[in-house]
Amino acid sequence: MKILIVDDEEMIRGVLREYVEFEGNEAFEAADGMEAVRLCRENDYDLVLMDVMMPRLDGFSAVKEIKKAKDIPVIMLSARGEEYDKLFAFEIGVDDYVTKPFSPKEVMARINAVTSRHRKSEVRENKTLKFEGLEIDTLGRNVYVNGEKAELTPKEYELLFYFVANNGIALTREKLLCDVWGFDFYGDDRTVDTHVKMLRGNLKEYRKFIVTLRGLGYKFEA
Amino acid sequence: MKILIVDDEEMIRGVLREYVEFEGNEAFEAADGMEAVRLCRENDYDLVLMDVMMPRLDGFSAVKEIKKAKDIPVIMLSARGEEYDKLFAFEIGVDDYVTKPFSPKEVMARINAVTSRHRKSEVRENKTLKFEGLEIDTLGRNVYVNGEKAELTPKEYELLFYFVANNGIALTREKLLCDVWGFDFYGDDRTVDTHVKMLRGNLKEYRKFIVTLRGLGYKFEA
DNA sequence: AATCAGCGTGAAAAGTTCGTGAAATCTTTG
DNA sequence: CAAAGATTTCACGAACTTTTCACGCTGATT
Repeated sequence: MKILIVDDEEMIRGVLREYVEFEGNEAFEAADGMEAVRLCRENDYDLVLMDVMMPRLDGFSAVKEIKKAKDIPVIMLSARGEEYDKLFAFEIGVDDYVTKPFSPKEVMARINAVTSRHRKSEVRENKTLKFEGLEIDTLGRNVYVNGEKAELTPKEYELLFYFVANNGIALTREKLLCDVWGFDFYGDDRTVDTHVKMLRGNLKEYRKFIVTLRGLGYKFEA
Repeated sequence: MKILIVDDEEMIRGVLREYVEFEGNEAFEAADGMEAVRLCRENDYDLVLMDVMMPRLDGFSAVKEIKKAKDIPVIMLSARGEEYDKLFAFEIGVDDYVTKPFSPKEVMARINAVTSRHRKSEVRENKTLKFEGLEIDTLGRNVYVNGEKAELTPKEYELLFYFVANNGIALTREKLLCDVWGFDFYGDDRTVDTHVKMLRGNLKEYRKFIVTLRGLGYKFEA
């Protein structure tokens, strides 16, 4: 996992980096909010550890800015005595809140909790899922390819949604027919192929996410 | 069997070592969680006996870390009065839980139970199986060789999966044809050889896991 | 050392699966 | 009810997989 550490104190960044890397993650650093926002726009991180008090752009403003562009989980770090910020933090979409001084173990536990929770909620919640330039607005049932709306038929949308909900999992045609079409569907396996073809056509360059598994079926992999 | 004993008290390590070696196993020691994690990354143990309370890195965090890299069975040891940890322990993948003070017989019985149970569950679960740098993601049907994806054909994957599911067991060509190809396969025995050849080619240096048994067939051994 | 069954290998033949377009059927909507 | 749109079926060809087979090497046995 790629984790961005945002704090103006180099020592704190160092400590966090050590623990993040110990757990087998990749650590990146930013010294203030401005830098954090820029880096988040340019790269895909799996999590951001964000200090509140920073020069140039504070943690809250940075989070607000980042959440506008991408839905990355954020854990905020704050010094004791700033707890009144907590409610406001959750309001703007912060996923967890840790008060300094924190134990590394505590931070790592929260990181794991947040990322696993985030992964699960992503699909079920009414959030917009993003895979590079492919966006799926589950609430409005809209799909955007590089910002442009893709006109999917109902089946195409359901198929895509099912694929996304099972990201990385191999799916047989039988399983797809059973779960997307319904257990009572009596028909040709190859119906799936045709729908995959149409869906791929509509996803343009992001057709690459739908991988064919020869002899088996398909898989969404992003 | 190679068993790693993790406890900060040297006396307890000594007692456990005695039990373990008495039963004909090889014992290794670590004095804290950090050391345990490091040793587990570098070596292949068949079981870890892990104390909960330790300096530097506690037992729970160590287990979580170890389970990320390798799927080694773990038995946790805790002092009486810490039983509330039990649920959490199973959540993070601890296989059994023993409360101090324990009898040697009890510990050995649990060790045997855990290792045999573990062997069976390993394959059928939806886990990523790891054998050194060879990883098999059974959910996504991906195989990685030193982190790089190996492009296996369907039969190659099925054959590999069958081999892995029967790790350490000698398999005749007839058995392989019957179980991987299907009982109704009428064809040459030597078909197996060709597929083994291709599979070996794709596994690169891990071809070593597929052992030829002259006059018999093949065996996966990792 | 000679023999020989058993195995690894490469290449060619046979077989399978998938992507695609087009036509047929079913559903929704005006 | 007609038209438009969505879904399903199906057959073709391309791409890929599987199987067969013959040659040469290996290592066990005499």
